[in-house]
Amino acid sequence: MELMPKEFFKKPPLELARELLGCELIKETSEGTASGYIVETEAYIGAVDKAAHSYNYKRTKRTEVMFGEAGHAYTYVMHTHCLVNVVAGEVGEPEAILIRAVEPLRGVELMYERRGDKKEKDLTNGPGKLTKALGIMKADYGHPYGKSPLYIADGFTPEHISTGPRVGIDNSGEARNFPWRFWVTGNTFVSR
DNA sequence: GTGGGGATCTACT
DNA sequence: GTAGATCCCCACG
Repeated sequence: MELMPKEFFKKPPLELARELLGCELIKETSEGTASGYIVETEAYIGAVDKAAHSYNYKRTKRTEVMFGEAGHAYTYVMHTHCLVNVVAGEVGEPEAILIRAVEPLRGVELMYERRGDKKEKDLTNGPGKLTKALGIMKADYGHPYGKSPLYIADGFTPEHISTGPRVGIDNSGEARNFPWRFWVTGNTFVSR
């Protein structure tokens, strides 16, 4: 296993969203280590994207980390769940990649403990599910990947990648049709 | 201090 | 397919 260098994240979001597919996402906690291969992502580009929290360069305490350096974690609490993103692009451009699904790799027992006795494919096939399975939480906000309990490492190279419109952003006008969702073609753990 | 909205999940019909 | 759970953050007064 090899950690992705800082430079890896510093590229346009649509490019990074593709290249994150197949990478390993790792979280260490006091309970142990859990990880999975990233198999589904979505890009959010604040400058032009009505569906992004940072639309029109909206700057709040919450979106602040997206204006900073690529490769940091943007976590966000939604209802009773936590979602995890990777900050992309240049400093000053509020862009991030949402991780929507992973394929369980290490610490599968720990994931069952956290998620309950479910079928394996239900452990991590959604953005709120994978954060619970891996133990990612709001406290991970703003941490750089690779220097904290959060890591992104190389994994496998997907044979085929599919693209399509994003999920769960019905109320965002034109932006809802942007084909900014990427997934590993045929992978069982893709959310839908 | 309060009200409403949101990048979801689960269970039930 | 649809409703309800249930929580943080922002906007407004």
